[in-house]
Amino acid sequence: MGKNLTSRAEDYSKWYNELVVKADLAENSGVRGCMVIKPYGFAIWEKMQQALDQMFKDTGHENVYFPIFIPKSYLSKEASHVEGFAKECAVVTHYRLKNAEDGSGIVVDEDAKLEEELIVRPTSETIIWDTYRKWIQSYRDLPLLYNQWANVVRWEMRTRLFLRTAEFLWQEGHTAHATREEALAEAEKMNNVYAEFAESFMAMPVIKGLKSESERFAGAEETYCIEALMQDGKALQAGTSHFLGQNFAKAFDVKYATKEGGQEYVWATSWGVSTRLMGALIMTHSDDHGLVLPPKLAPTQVVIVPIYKGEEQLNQLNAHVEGLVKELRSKGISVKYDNRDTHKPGFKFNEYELKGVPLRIAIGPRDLENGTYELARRDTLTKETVSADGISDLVVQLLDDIQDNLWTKALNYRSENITEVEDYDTFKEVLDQKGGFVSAHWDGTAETEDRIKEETKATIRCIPLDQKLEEGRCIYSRKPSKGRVLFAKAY
RNA sequence: CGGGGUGUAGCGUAGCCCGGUCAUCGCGCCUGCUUUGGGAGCAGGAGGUCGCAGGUUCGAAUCCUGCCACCCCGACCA
Repeated sequence: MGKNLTSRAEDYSKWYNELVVKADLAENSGVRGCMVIKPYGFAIWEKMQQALDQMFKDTGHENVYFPIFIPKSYLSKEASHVEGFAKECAVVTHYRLKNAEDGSGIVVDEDAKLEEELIVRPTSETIIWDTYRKWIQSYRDLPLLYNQWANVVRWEMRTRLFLRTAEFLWQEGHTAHATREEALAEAEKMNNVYAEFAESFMAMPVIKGLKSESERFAGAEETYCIEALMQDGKALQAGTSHFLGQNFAKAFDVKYATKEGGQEYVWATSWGVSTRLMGALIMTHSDDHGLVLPPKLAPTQVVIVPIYKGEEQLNQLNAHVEGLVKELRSKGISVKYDNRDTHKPGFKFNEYELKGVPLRIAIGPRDLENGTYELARRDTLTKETVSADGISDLVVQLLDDIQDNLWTKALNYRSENITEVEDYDTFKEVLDQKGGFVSAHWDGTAETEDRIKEETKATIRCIPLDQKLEEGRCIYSRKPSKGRVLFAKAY
């Protein structure tokens, strides 16, 4: 992908990771790698939320909300969980400030030290399972299928806008089941929901797979994931769904009475996607002109720009466009009519390209006279003059086309960037020269995985669920292998 | 926390090596007129404790010391 932004565009946007245009969606607030999400960026997140939330409800889930503060002792109940998160927790130790005695300003009041420190949640398994203990007594209480939309904090040493901010927004689903099979099926089901969302809403192809043991979530027995490929050839973990076994049930003593009258620990899952998906969306579709949004997630699907000289013409257009807006909205299309008199049409054209609005309709005196509109597509950057008759059907059609086109483009790109290799030299060469996913045999040991990571920076992104089963030899150890896994350099 | 870099107007920057009409330029902003089918033109204007605190000096954006913040590379990670 090129770097031929015009100097004009440079004024409005910035290269993000030398890859895509920042498009003014967010900025670092400077508070430890936190980000301020601006209105347009947040509108995209809201579209994602809506779609995901509906999918969760369609699969039988309900929303709940748990506290942001977790007593330190909770976090330490599940051994591998605390090990995974301990190094990146923000801790609340005091509950009061006071004026310094020497008048130098406000200081922490040491008298207001908390008996037990509170952790700002990095994820909510512990506090939720502490509560589930009270909610679950019998098999009749199961399953519990709950989700929460929340913010979490992970004190990462290095942050990256959208992809790894210290605080991020996400949803986390936490379910409890009577049987191992049911929980495992839930974990896989929710991973499928994520894949479905990524592909049909974000137009972003993903590979469904399982994490290797070393990449697994802290406290999970199995981690399902969806892995996407960005335009720079790096992989991005876009969502994860964990089968937690009975780890949390045992740590928090969550048992239920079975039909037979016995006591059993319950089986658990947790699953989440975050504002990282916005990064994924940007890095999948954007081009040198800015964002490119799939119509299904675009806060504004169609923008209408009037072209006029003088107030009289504008009034004429305003009256005309009123009908057009109504007609489009009646088809469920989100429309913005931008008749600001403070900016010229050319300025607006570029502004909405930068924002990734899928379709633009321009209308001026010429069109009024001829009964036409000028229609411009964001994905192909093409323009055509069309008849005003049947415009709303055409727009519906084009929005579908754009969604499909983005999907096809992304899918082709990914297909071209999955490379099968047989030996380690080729493996390294492909990683360096081409990037993307490298499909290779692996002996299944963490040791080999670590070595490869150390030597090439590539990690096993996943063991694909549709893994090609074939006899082969591990590219690193030459030991026998039963199937290929996907390696890549990742964000 | 290790290694490197940068802090100058809302944003992006020049100047720093060699201290002295040096606070530069572009975008943005404001006013007026002309413009409006691809980021308008001309004219005028506003906006700065040069990251913070000390020090050296007749004099510091510039040199020295300390601190802070941010960025990049590692370790860590949705």
